[in-house]
Amino acid sequence: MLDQRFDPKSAEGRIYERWEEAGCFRPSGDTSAQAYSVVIPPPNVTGVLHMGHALNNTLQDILIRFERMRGKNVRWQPGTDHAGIATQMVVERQLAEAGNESRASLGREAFVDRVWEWKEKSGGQIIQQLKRLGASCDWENERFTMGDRDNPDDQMQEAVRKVFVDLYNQKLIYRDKRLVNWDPHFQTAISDLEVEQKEVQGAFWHLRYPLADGVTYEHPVKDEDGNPAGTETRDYIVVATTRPETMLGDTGVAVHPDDERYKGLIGKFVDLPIVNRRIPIVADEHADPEKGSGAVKITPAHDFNDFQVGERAGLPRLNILTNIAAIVDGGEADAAGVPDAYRGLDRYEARKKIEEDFDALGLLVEIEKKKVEQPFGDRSGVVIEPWLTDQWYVNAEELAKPAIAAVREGRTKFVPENWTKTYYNWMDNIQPWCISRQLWWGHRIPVWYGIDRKIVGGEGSVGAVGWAEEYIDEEGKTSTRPALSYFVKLTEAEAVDAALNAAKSMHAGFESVVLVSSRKEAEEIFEQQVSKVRTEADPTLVYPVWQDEDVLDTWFSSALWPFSTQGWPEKADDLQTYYPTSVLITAHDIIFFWVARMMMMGIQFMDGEIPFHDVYIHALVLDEKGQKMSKSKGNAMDPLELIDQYGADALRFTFARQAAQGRNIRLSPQAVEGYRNFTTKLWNAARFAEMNQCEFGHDLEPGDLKLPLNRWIAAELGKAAAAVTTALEAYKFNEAAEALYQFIWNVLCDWYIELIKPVMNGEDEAAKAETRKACGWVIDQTLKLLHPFTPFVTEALWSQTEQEGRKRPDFLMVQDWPAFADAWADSDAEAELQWVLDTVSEIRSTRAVLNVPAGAQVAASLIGASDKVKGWAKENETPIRQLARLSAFVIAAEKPAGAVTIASGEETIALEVQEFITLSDEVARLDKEMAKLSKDIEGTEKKLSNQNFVSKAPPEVVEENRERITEWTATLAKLRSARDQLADLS
RNA sequence: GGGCGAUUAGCUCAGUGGUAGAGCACUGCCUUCACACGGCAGGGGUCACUGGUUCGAACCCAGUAUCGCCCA
Repeated sequence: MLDQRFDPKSAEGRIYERWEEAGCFRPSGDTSAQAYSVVIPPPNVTGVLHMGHALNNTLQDILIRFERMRGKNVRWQPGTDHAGIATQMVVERQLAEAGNESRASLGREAFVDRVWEWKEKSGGQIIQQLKRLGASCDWENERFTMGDRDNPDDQMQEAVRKVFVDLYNQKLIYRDKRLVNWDPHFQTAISDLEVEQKEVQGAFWHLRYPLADGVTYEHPVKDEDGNPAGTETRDYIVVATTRPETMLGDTGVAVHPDDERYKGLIGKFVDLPIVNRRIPIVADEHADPEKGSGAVKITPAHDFNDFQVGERAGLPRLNILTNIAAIVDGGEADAAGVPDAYRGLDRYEARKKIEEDFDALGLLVEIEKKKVEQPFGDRSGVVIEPWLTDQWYVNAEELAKPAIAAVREGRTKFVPENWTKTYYNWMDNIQPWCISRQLWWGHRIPVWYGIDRKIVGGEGSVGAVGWAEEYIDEEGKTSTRPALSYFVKLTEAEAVDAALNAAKSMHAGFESVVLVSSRKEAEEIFEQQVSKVRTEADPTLVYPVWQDEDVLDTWFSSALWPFSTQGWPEKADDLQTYYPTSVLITAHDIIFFWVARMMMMGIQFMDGEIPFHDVYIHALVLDEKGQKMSKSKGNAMDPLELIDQYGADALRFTFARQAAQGRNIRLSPQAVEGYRNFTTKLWNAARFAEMNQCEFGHDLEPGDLKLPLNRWIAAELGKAAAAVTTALEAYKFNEAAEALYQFIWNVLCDWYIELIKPVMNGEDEAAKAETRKACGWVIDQTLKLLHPFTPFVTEALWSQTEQEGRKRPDFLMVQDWPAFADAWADSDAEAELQWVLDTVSEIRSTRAVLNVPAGAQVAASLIGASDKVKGWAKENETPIRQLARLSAFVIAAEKPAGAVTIASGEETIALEVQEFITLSDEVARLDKEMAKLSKDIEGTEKKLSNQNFVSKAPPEVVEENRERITEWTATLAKLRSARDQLADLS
């Protein structure tokens, strides 16, 4: 006997373990079946399950379970992402808490070891949380974007290196010196996408820059009312800036070429205050005459726009910031001409001092408070500085071309379709992708460097020649150093080989390679080799080589996820079977970061084959008020708490029910509670069936059923199954959930179970036997249909309703999806039961409106019915009497005197309720119904009298309207006559 | 500035051309032998606004307003 309720807390964990132990999550491996594969968006290894994950994985699991039951060879590929910055941050914080140890004091190798230890011990708790949600991932094939620590040949790592090396060889990866978004907190470059533009309270500092060489000009001025009031002579130009400290690096002032005010100043110079640098006034369209004074200071080394202006105007680039966003000191400060007083100041201290000094010099015009957009690091939360550095870049523009084409050609489809626009919009304007990160946790860049110098000459004149590059040395002087050779290889051994070959071609004496840790060390060793050549007749030389210290952007490895997880670069069977994947399910905020990059990498490395056929973009989960959930706002709901409270099934069903395409989800605990009630309702339906000896676990042919009642519920089940199937195939989770909810609650429970009660309590043994079979079978099929949505409660019911002599297969989750529908339709049974339902509803409604006591048994008679309806009435007399609380339901020729009538087309139902009702209630009831009918009739008649409608609308629509009128008119006539009789009475 | 989306019952939202819907909330009745996490019945809407297309518009088109998200 089933308990009165399902207890998710005690049942869910047990059920999940049983599934896992039985291997239910493994792909069937049946290669004759269609493959269905999905890769999980790998959560950060540091992550904990939030609502976004819960929604995302619920939707994936629904599809996965659905397709598994449909017999496909299903793989749901799970795993986690190593999340470079986030993970490094977690471990660094731990070190600090534990004993004030820093990453630097620990050293790179030891630190990376610590991160691995952390990962083994506490990483990936989100995986356990996904299991609580019911996610049926193929856990035995779990992957990590960093691969396996202890396996140097690890395939996940190999994949990353191979992609890098191949792209480098194809010239799609290159090294470049550009402005990057520099995060002064983590001291690393980050990509455009990791920068959040936020509007904050800031200011515009309006500064006077004195004109050089005694130049003056006439500047238009306005009076107090803002009207033009002639001009004044100025010997300065006003610039406005949100970052005054950057003036230390200014190398120009730009004005718009068409700006009449400044036309005469173009080509003149400004004496930059404080640093006393003479810088030119240049014409550039970047300067906006409408904004501020119309003149902008140009700091090419610290602003993306200024960088371009500087490039166009040939302005020098002076770096004035360090990697922690302080003002440079020492040689670099000398090089940039930074006055002593500013050296080493934090950027904000410098800002304050600039302000004070300008003020003291009488050059501060005003500080205009206003909201300004500022770039923040999405992880660090600090203000990002554009900074000039050498980094590795992917030529994204080139890789984007086939990725754009794949969507244009429909090989990959976005659902909902409007996201394609977002995708194109970004892809069409894609910028070079900076992939190097100055972090320790991540895939080390597989590039080794050597010194590119040939050792030449005979005795006495020995030296090294070759390309050189200019750089600013530690003293701040511009000097030169040898250029580098790049050895971009899959392994260190290959790099060493290549380096040795290169070295030999520079001098025959090179016989081995030594790995060193830095360029400086290498240059020293190289010099020693040169002197060795000078002093020894036949020297044995070693060639120093060092590996790039940086790691790759985490998204670089995530971009390979659809194929790296399936065994690439080996030509694995899995790759053959499960690539391309069927669908990617994710939220829109990750289209650029991840979806676009997977498209690019997938197509590039899988012979042009796309990584996924469909991309389903789901909603964001917001709180009840429609706000984004966030820890800082304190409005975040914890999915695990909701699961504890209401069960995973309730949360899952809530998501499904609300996951309408293109709309966000506002989640409230109240909604979850409502769907928990739904699972309880289903549970109790099964409990009822069990108490009535219904038979579970058998097959049944609906066509063999005799009772219209049973034939009808089979037809309704078929309709529900078709609706669920169609909806899921189209990713319309809400429609699928809606169809199930309606069927289970409003059809199965509200009507079918109520209707079979009289049968179960009756004397007709044959009818009872058939109904027991039918009811058990219908519930079995319902469990299957509902299983992808609420796997735990359905699995629990499946096992707990097993009966003696009818052993069920072990698990519901691997049963066949009910594939049927039309074959079970039965128009006769459906018409009959529809009539029963309508009749009961009308009687109930009339009773309630007339305030007939709920418990009163009243007599009813059916008048004017066709033979067919009379048959239905006889057939269903008992259930109608019970459901409508009638003492009798008879067929009569005439209305019993004083009875109240319910008019429905040709038929009339007379209720003998005189003793309970008041005349005014009945008058009100009839008047209200008549008013509604009259209005409906009038509207429809108007429509039908319109010649255009009759001639242009489809005939079936016209016919439908005509039928409506006929029926309503008949009903209205009967109501009128009832009303007339009442009037007689009163 | 560009793009996307929303505006339907008190609330949250379905509804892509043919009689306006659901859940929750609300009101009345019901300790009916599966379920009070329940049953029965009911009230409640100028489908943001203005035009247009159409026999017919919540739905298609144009514009307006308000709100939200993304990008620059």
